[in-house]
Amino acid sequence: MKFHSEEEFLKAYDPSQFERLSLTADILIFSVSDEVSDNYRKLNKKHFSVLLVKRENYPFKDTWCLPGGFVAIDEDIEDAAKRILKDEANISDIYLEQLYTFGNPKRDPRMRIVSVSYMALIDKNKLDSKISSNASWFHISLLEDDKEILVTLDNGIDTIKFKVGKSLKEKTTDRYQFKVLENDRIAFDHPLVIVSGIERLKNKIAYTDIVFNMMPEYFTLGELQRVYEVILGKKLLDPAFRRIISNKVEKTDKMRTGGGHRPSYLFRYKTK
Amino acid sequence: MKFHSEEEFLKAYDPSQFERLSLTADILIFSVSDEVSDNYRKLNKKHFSVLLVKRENYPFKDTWCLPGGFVAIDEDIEDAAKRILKDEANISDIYLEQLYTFGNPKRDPRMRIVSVSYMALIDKNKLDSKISSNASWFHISLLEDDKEILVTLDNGIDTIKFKVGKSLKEKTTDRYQFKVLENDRIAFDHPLVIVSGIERLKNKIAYTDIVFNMMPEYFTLGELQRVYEVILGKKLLDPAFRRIISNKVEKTDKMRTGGGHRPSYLFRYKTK
DNA sequence: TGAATAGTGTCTGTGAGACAATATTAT
DNA sequence: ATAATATTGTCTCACAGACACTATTCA
Repeated sequence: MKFHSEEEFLKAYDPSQFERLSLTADILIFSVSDEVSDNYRKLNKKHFSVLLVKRENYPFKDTWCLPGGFVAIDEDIEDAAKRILKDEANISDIYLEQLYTFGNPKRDPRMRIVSVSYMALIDKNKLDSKISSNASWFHISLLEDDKEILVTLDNGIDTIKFKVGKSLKEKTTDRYQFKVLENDRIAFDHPLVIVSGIERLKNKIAYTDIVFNMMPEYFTLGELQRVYEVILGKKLLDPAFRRIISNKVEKTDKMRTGGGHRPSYLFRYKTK
Repeated sequence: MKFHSEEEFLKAYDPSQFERLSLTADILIFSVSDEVSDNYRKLNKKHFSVLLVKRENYPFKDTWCLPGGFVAIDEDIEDAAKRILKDEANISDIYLEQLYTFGNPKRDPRMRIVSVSYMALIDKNKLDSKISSNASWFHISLLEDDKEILVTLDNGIDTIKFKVGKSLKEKTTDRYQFKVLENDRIAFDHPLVIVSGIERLKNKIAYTDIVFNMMPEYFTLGELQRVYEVILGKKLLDPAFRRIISNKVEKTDKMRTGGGHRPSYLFRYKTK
């Protein structure tokens, strides 16, 4: 069949000639939450956290998964992600970044479903806790070596562990090929999405200002430092941290008082 | 309807209940090519290049686009990308990295087609020039400021220009929102894919060893430096470049001779 | 010999790592 | 007074930018 114009071609086009598939948007929502301290002198401990949803239907009934849903046929993928954020967690206007597209043909037992994953960051204090009843924040702990990552997720009631193997994809970059080794509580291939997101965040926190998406408007440098530390999983030296961060924040005349120790100035993110 | 087991649920599952869409894999193949010099003393000029394919069918008949194709219903997306590389350019075993998933509902006039884009890097000398007859390498020139990127592509016969607007997505990272401003020779939203890929490569070349995927096994430091320069679009200082690169390469006892100037040692990529 | 590229030496300033020291609060 | 955190000072070392200098080849 021969066409003489684009219009003519489109008119005759039959969309059913290729087998089609379903697309979902799945969202890793990260935040840092406070654990209230019992010692009046000590600061609240901070935890790196992810929001998971309990599955109430098959497949993977009663396991946990990332908030997500199908992308409508006439809906932009990022718009779908925003809609899901609104529906599942009543969140809007937060940091949202496309992470990776997972498309293993067997990743969903129902049929071929390709998942476009997103990473979202939020200051947990801004959440009016209107997250849906089947959603819950889990503290993230990592135990990592060259070959494996052991992830422990804890929401205060339930503790979930899974293990992911990692190997370098090739030798010129630090991209890893992940593989689920142990898991029975997280649905689909979401363990892979979680570790990919954690890696991405750990990298980006070092060379961008991304961390300020998880901070309230006013914060102390100690609080900011502890957010870095809990995400990077290591202690930082105070003077070095302050030097590096100093040109990203501006001091205000407000102070945080009340702890059994020297009060600290509140700072604010300074856009360049 | 209530199910009592995962098996039972899957057996009853009807895949047709959601509207489905088509998925393509599109590949940005970058390389650096030599332009033979007429002055016996001077080195060959290097050009940053991308492989494009002429569309022989509607839609966008007679324009150029990235090599790509539909992902089969039971095919992994990256496998599809590899299959396309093999079919269109007879290339295998090269650097391949998922770039971004483009899913604007109107990006294809036929129907809803979501595109997962990949970036591939190759040493052009390794190509046995068995690229398909409708494919062609285009030299890339960039003219960039805060707001816009003007891209000029030249394959020796044909010159293509397009302009893309850029604006920061948000203030904490350097992620840009791109928008096609002028274009009539590149199909679909592929101008966006091209500029996204160039940005990614420019970034990654600075903090990874990714560049060695575009180099032959043996090369001089001058050649390597000129590859960096042509991708970054700026001159580098020799001593600084040599210092930075020195722990990534190893000197061999081979030499490149024949130019009207001091011969240089050949080096090789050194894996850590 | 001269054009062109290859390769080294060195000065300077920036900035991170490390550790020490001082400051300030609530109980 | 003391525990705990806040904040600053300073020494050292690694390294990038800048520029000058030497080395080597072929027509």
